[in-house]
Amino acid sequence: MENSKIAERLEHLAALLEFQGANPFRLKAYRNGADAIRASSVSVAKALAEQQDLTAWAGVGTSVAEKCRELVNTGTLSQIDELEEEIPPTVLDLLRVPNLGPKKAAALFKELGIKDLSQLELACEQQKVRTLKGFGAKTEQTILEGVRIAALANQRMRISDADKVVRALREHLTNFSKLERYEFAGSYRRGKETVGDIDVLAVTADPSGLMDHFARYGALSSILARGETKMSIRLDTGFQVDLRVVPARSFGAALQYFTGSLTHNVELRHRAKLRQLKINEWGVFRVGSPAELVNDPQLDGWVAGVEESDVYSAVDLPWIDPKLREMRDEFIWADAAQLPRLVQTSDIRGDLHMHTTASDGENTLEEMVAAARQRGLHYIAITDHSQRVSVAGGLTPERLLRQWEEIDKLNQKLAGEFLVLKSIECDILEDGRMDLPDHVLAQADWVMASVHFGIKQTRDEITQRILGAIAHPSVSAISHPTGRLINRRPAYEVDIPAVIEHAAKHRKILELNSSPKRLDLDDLHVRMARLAGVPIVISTDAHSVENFENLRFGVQQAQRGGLTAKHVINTRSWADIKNWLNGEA
DNA sequence: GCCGTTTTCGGCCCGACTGTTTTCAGTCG
Repeated sequence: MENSKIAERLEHLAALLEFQGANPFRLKAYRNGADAIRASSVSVAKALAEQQDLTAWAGVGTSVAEKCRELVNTGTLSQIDELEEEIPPTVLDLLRVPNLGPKKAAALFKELGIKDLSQLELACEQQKVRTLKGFGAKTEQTILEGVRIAALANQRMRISDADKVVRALREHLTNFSKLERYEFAGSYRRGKETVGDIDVLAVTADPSGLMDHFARYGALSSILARGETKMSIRLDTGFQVDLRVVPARSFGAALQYFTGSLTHNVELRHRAKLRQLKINEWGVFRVGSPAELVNDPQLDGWVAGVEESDVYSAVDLPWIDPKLREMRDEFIWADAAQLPRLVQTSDIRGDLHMHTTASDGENTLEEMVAAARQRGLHYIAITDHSQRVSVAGGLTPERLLRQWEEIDKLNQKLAGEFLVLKSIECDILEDGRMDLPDHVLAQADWVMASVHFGIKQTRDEITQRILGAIAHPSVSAISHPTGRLINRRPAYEVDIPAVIEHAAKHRKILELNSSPKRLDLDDLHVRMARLAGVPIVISTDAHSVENFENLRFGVQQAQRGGLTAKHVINTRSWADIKNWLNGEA
């Protein structure tokens, strides 16, 4: 069983126990354990087979280790089976309703026998919900609206969609003249591949004026809450935006606080406590007896909070890039004064995955070259599809060789000022063979190998296909290695740790595909590749000149995996990449 | 359930907002 599956089961167990009203710290322990297992580059199954002690892992104690053992040995958890006899799985859907947590959901299930969203909707309409203790007419109405939202979409939006919302909101907010300072926080700022809601922080002398202005935002559908410092709205797309107004001296603290992640903040606050300090969204405060506070020049003990970096330095840490704030490596690096200089978009010198009108791209070879040069790139690879992808106009060997002749001529014209590589995105066929003959592939400068078909095959079959492609002498890199489409299609069954290990052995490269629909490999797999010493190529998979813009999403994902320019192969010159592939330096 | 530079027991981040409440529980982030 894969680590991700084990983590998912532990989280499911926590959800069931939460519904039962279990000790919240016990739930946290299971969820922490799930996080640790998901982020680990060591396979739990392998570790157990080698008699390793899982409790040596941070966040894994005797209970979680025992559950791992049971999952790996039997494929199930008896505790989950037992709980599911009492709690039908559909009941957990109730927790997706906004403002409906475990306590209220449990009351609805126990008192009214409500098992799913449709029964909940009916009970609200029949005004049965308001009869329960702790519920009223208003709560009933809120739940009814919430049911429709939960049924409509419980999806996190892709980072590219969040980016559009943020751009529009920036424009709206900056029209408010008394806005002194603002910033977007949350998972958007951490550059996560999907974003649940949008958080914006602001400093202004006129909070209620700003809230009034916020309420006039064009795409607003309803106001969910409005207090003195916090206002929440829902957009017509269903997404929620939270605005928080903070004093100037709290801006940095609030930015840190609302950027998260939760586990990162817990660690930071823990460190504050060890230093007799307290961190909250209003600042860093000295903890002490009232008598001590009276003698303090700052009566409330405030010591920092204007800038985010002040909050970190109050606990003797350097500022940590938001992309790293996932409680993975960041504190270890910070403690050792070894925080990496993360790869930047400006470090990228070439793009090694793109399509033209020869297959399913919208722009011609010449147009792609012109756009790449305008962006300051030094080289590109034209990687149209191979013949198997007939719907996309995939290239036969003959058409590909003609395209390469065209590229030779173009390179002569470019006279060394820019380089176009003769390349292909070659399908790995269902039986494991490459979609083009070896003698053709051998003439390419750069070959990306991809799985597009046979994605329902077993884990072993798909993994073997990819391992075979890695071992092929002409293949340079594996593109979008898991095949997932965010919010649309899960990854095909593939053993990524085995792929990474094989790539390391055969000196091959793995792609981080920058399309916001893919972002494949994900941040955790990128991190695993880094730890295994496998280089990553960040490419756009551009199907039009506009798609070059997607590079920044790929770079963000790479940053989340802790990559520096050194880990990313296309920060180097083409000559250096070729040397690396040939086994030199 | 996990953890330990004060701890093997007693903590575990912390505050805003809402609704149903006469002082607080639940939810959220």
